[in-house]
Amino acid sequence: MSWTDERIERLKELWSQGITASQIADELGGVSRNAVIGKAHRLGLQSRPSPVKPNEGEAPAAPATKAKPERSEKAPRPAPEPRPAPVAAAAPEPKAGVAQAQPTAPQQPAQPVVRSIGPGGFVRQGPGDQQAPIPPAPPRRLVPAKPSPEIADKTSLLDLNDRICKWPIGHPGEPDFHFCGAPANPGFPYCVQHCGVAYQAQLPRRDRKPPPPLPFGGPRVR
DNA sequence: CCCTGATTCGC
DNA sequence: GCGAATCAGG
Repeated sequence: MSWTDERIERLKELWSQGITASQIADELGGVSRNAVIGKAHRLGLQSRPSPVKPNEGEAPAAPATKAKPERSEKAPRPAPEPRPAPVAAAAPEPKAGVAQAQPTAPQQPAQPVVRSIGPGGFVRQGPGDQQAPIPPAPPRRLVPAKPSPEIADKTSLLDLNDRICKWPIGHPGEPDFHFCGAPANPGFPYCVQHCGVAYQAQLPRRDRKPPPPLPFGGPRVR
Protein backbone atom coordinates (compact mmCIF):
# COMPACT_ATOMS: atom_id res chain seq x y z
CA MET A 1 0.00 0.00 0.00
CA SER A 2 1.14 3.47 -0.69
CA TRP A 3 0.19 6.81 0.72
CA THR A 4 -2.16 8.19 -1.84
CA ASP A 5 -3.60 11.62 -1.41
CA GLU A 6 -6.86 10.15 -0.28
CA ARG A 7 -5.27 7.95 2.30
CA ILE A 8 -3.19 10.81 3.59
CA GLU A 9 -6.28 12.95 3.82
CA ARG A 10 -8.04 10.26 5.76
CA LEU A 11 -5.10 9.84 8.03
CA LYS A 12 -5.04 13.54 8.79
CA GLU A 13 -8.71 13.63 9.59
CA LEU A 14 -8.75 10.53 11.75
CA TRP A 15 -5.58 11.51 13.51
CA SER A 16 -6.87 14.95 14.30
CA GLN A 17 -10.00 13.38 15.65
CA GLY A 18 -8.00 11.55 18.22
CA ILE A 19 -8.46 8.15 16.70
CA THR A 20 -5.69 5.88 17.82
CA ALA A 21 -2.98 4.88 15.43
CA SER A 22 -4.06 1.27 15.58
CA GLN A 23 -7.60 2.10 14.64
CA ILE A 24 -6.48 4.34 11.85
CA ALA A 25 -4.19 1.61 10.65
CA ASP A 26 -6.78 -1.06 10.37
CA GLU A 27 -9.30 1.33 8.99
CA LEU A 28 -7.03 2.42 6.23
CA GLY A 29 -5.90 -1.12 5.81
CA GLY A 30 -2.67 -2.34 4.45
CA VAL A 31 -0.58 -0.42 6.91
CA SER A 32 0.66 -1.04 10.39
CA ARG A 33 0.07 1.31 13.23
CA ASN A 34 3.74 2.09 13.10
CA ALA A 35 3.33 3.16 9.54
CA VAL A 36 0.49 5.39 10.57
CA ILE A 37 2.43 6.97 13.37
CA GLY A 38 5.46 7.40 11.23
CA LYS A 39 3.47 8.98 8.48
CA ALA A 40 1.64 11.23 10.88
CA HIS A 41 4.88 12.54 12.22
CA ARG A 42 6.32 12.95 8.80
CA LEU A 43 3.30 14.98 7.87
CA GLY A 44 3.96 17.11 10.87
CA LEU A 45 0.67 16.26 12.44
CA GLN A 46 0.26 17.41 15.95
CA SER A 47 1.31 14.87 18.47
CA ARG A 48 -1.25 13.58 20.84
CA PRO A 49 -1.06 12.67 24.48
CA SER A 50 1.44 9.91 24.63
CA PRO A 51 1.92 7.71 27.64
CA VAL A 52 5.59 7.97 27.17
CA LYS A 53 6.16 11.66 26.90
CA PRO A 54 6.29 13.31 30.29
CA ASN A 55 9.96 13.43 31.06
CA GLU A 56 12.03 16.49 31.62
CA GLY A 57 14.64 18.06 33.77
CA GLU A 58 16.93 15.31 34.92
CA ALA A 59 20.55 15.40 35.86
CA PRO A 60 22.31 14.52 32.64
CA ALA A 61 25.07 12.99 34.67
CA ALA A 62 25.06 9.25 34.44
CA PRO A 63 21.90 7.37 33.68
CA ALA A 64 21.85 3.78 34.70
CA THR A 65 23.77 1.55 32.44
CA LYS A 66 21.46 -0.39 30.31
CA ALA A 67 22.58 -3.85 29.54
CA LYS A 68 20.49 -4.37 26.53
CA PRO A 69 21.22 -5.28 22.98
CA GLU A 70 22.15 -1.99 21.43
CA ARG A 71 21.18 -2.06 17.85
CA SER A 72 23.74 0.48 16.98
CA GLU A 73 25.74 3.10 18.69
CA LYS A 74 25.82 5.69 16.05
CA ALA A 75 23.92 8.39 17.76
CA PRO A 76 23.15 8.27 21.43
CA ARG A 77 19.75 9.77 21.83
CA PRO A 78 19.95 13.51 22.20
CA ALA A 79 17.81 15.09 24.84
CA PRO A 80 14.32 15.34 23.48
CA GLU A 81 13.20 18.87 22.96
CA PRO A 82 10.39 19.91 25.27
CA ARG A 83 7.17 19.92 23.45
CA PRO A 84 4.28 22.17 24.46
CA ALA A 85 1.39 20.31 25.93
CA PRO A 86 -1.43 19.76 23.47
CA VAL A 87 -4.10 22.32 23.85
CA ALA A 88 -7.33 20.98 25.16
CA ALA A 89 -9.97 21.35 22.53
CA ALA A 90 -12.55 23.72 23.88
CA ALA A 91 -15.87 22.90 22.40
CA PRO A 92 -18.13 25.88 22.10
CA GLU A 93 -20.83 25.71 24.68
CA PRO A 94 -23.77 27.95 25.23
CA LYS A 95 -23.47 29.88 28.42
CA ALA A 96 -26.26 28.95 30.69
CA GLY A 97 -25.83 32.20 32.54
CA VAL A 98 -26.22 30.45 35.84
CA ALA A 99 -24.09 31.34 38.80
CA GLN A 100 -21.93 28.48 39.87
CA ALA A 101 -22.18 26.81 43.20
CA GLN A 102 -19.81 27.79 45.93
CA PRO A 103 -16.48 26.05 46.10
CA THR A 104 -17.19 24.97 49.63
CA ALA A 105 -19.80 22.52 48.49
CA PRO A 106 -18.38 19.19 49.58
CA GLN A 107 -19.92 16.87 47.11
CA GLN A 108 -22.57 16.75 44.53
CA PRO A 109 -24.94 13.88 44.90
CA ALA A 110 -25.48 12.09 41.69
CA GLN A 111 -27.55 14.67 40.03
CA PRO A 112 -29.37 13.90 36.86
CA VAL A 113 -27.36 15.29 34.06
CA VAL A 114 -28.75 16.55 30.87
CA ARG A 115 -27.12 15.05 27.92
CA SER A 116 -27.62 15.72 24.31
CA ILE A 117 -26.53 13.74 21.38
CA GLY A 118 -23.77 14.95 19.15
CA PRO A 119 -22.85 13.99 15.66
CA GLY A 120 -22.32 10.34 15.25
CA GLY A 121 -24.61 9.64 18.14
CA PHE A 122 -22.04 10.35 20.80
CA VAL A 123 -23.18 11.51 24.16
CA ARG A 124 -22.28 15.06 24.77
CA GLN A 125 -21.31 16.63 28.01
CA GLY A 126 -23.73 18.58 30.00
CA PRO A 127 -22.77 22.18 30.67
CA GLY A 128 -22.08 21.40 34.30
CA ASP A 129 -19.77 18.55 33.59
CA GLN A 130 -16.08 18.79 33.79
CA GLN A 131 -14.22 19.01 30.57
CA ALA A 132 -13.65 15.78 28.83
CA PRO A 133 -10.32 16.16 27.10
CA ILE A 134 -10.75 13.28 24.79
CA PRO A 135 -12.92 13.41 21.75
CA PRO A 136 -15.23 10.49 21.25
CA ALA A 137 -13.76 7.58 19.44
CA PRO A 138 -15.80 5.86 16.82
CA PRO A 139 -16.28 2.15 17.01
CA ARG A 140 -13.62 -0.08 15.67
CA ARG A 141 -13.96 -2.26 12.71
CA LEU A 142 -15.09 0.16 10.12
CA VAL A 143 -15.36 -0.92 6.61
CA PRO A 144 -13.21 1.02 4.22
CA ALA A 145 -15.18 3.78 2.63
CA LYS A 146 -14.95 3.55 -1.06
CA PRO A 147 -15.73 6.42 -3.32
CA SER A 148 -19.03 5.96 -5.02
CA PRO A 149 -21.10 7.99 -7.42
CA GLU A 150 -23.75 8.46 -4.77
CA ILE A 151 -21.65 10.97 -2.94
CA ALA A 152 -20.37 12.70 -5.99
CA ASP A 153 -22.36 15.83 -5.33
CA LYS A 154 -22.48 15.48 -1.58
CA THR A 155 -20.23 17.20 0.86
CA SER A 156 -17.29 14.94 1.40
CA LEU A 157 -14.51 15.01 3.88
CA LEU A 158 -12.35 16.98 1.53
CA ASP A 159 -14.96 19.65 1.13
CA LEU A 160 -14.97 20.49 4.78
CA ASN A 161 -13.78 23.85 5.94
CA ASP A 162 -14.65 26.09 8.81
CA ARG A 163 -17.41 27.83 6.99
CA ILE A 164 -19.56 24.89 6.21
CA CYS A 165 -21.56 22.60 8.43
CA LYS A 166 -19.66 19.49 9.42
CA TRP A 167 -22.66 17.61 10.72
CA PRO A 168 -22.31 14.04 9.53
CA ILE A 169 -25.10 12.48 7.54
CA GLY A 170 -25.13 8.72 7.77
CA HIS A 171 -22.20 6.78 9.09
CA PRO A 172 -18.57 6.66 8.09
CA GLY A 173 -17.90 3.77 5.81
CA GLU A 174 -21.34 3.71 4.37
CA PRO A 175 -21.65 4.48 0.71
CA ASP A 176 -23.68 7.63 1.14
CA PHE A 177 -21.88 9.04 4.12
CA HIS A 178 -21.39 12.75 3.77
CA PHE A 179 -21.68 15.99 5.65
CA CYS A 180 -24.40 18.57 5.92
CA GLY A 181 -22.50 21.16 3.98
CA ALA A 182 -24.84 24.03 4.72
CA PRO A 183 -23.26 27.35 5.66
CA ALA A 184 -21.96 27.03 9.18
CA ASN A 185 -23.15 29.14 12.03
CA PRO A 186 -20.18 31.51 12.39
CA GLY A 187 -18.01 30.36 15.23
CA PHE A 188 -19.52 26.93 15.23
CA PRO A 189 -18.74 23.81 13.30
CA TYR A 190 -22.34 23.33 12.30
CA CYS A 191 -25.08 25.19 10.58
CA VAL A 192 -27.73 26.90 12.62
CA GLN A 193 -30.05 23.98 12.37
CA HIS A 194 -27.54 21.42 13.54
CA CYS A 195 -26.24 23.73 16.22
CA GLY A 196 -29.72 23.52 17.59
CA VAL A 197 -29.34 19.79 17.78
CA ALA A 198 -25.81 19.77 19.05
CA TYR A 199 -26.11 22.42 21.69
CA GLN A 200 -28.96 22.59 24.13
CA ALA A 201 -29.59 25.21 26.70
CA GLN A 202 -29.82 24.06 30.25
CA LEU A 203 -33.48 23.97 31.08
CA PRO A 204 -35.07 23.84 34.48
CA ARG A 205 -35.22 20.28 35.61
CA ARG A 206 -38.92 20.57 35.54
CA ASP A 207 -39.67 20.43 31.93
CA ARG A 208 -37.10 18.80 29.85
CA LYS A 209 -38.05 17.05 26.76
CA PRO A 210 -37.35 13.36 26.92
CA PRO A 211 -37.21 12.91 23.18
CA PRO A 212 -33.58 13.45 22.37
CA PRO A 213 -32.82 15.21 19.14
CA LEU A 214 -32.54 12.93 16.24
CA PRO A 215 -28.91 12.65 15.46
CA PHE A 216 -27.68 12.38 11.91
CA GLY A 217 -29.02 9.32 10.14
CA GLY A 218 -30.44 7.51 13.10
CA PRO A 219 -28.91 5.00 15.44
CA ARG A 220 -26.32 2.67 14.14
CA VAL A 221 -27.83 -0.64 13.19
CA ARG A 222 -25.48 -3.47 13.31
C1' DC B 1 0.44 -9.32 29.26
C1' DC B 2 -2.34 -5.75 26.75
C1' DC B 3 -2.53 -1.05 25.03
C1' DT B 4 -0.65 3.68 23.64
C1' DG B 5 2.52 7.16 20.87
C1' DA B 6 7.66 8.47 19.96
C1' DT B 7 11.87 7.63 17.99
C1' DT B 8 15.47 5.58 15.44
C1' DC B 9 17.52 4.02 11.42
C1' DG B 10 18.18 0.62 7.53
C1' DC B 11 16.18 0.45 3.41
C1' DG C 1 9.78 8.68 2.32
C1' DC C 2 8.70 4.48 4.47
C1' DG C 3 7.93 1.46 8.37
C1' DA C 4 9.80 -2.39 11.49
C1' DA C 5 12.09 -2.41 15.59
C1' DT C 6 12.45 -0.52 19.65
C1' DC C 7 11.46 2.26 23.61
C1' DA C 8 8.72 3.60 27.42
C1' DG C 9 4.53 4.75 30.08
C1' DG C 10 -0.40 3.31 31.36
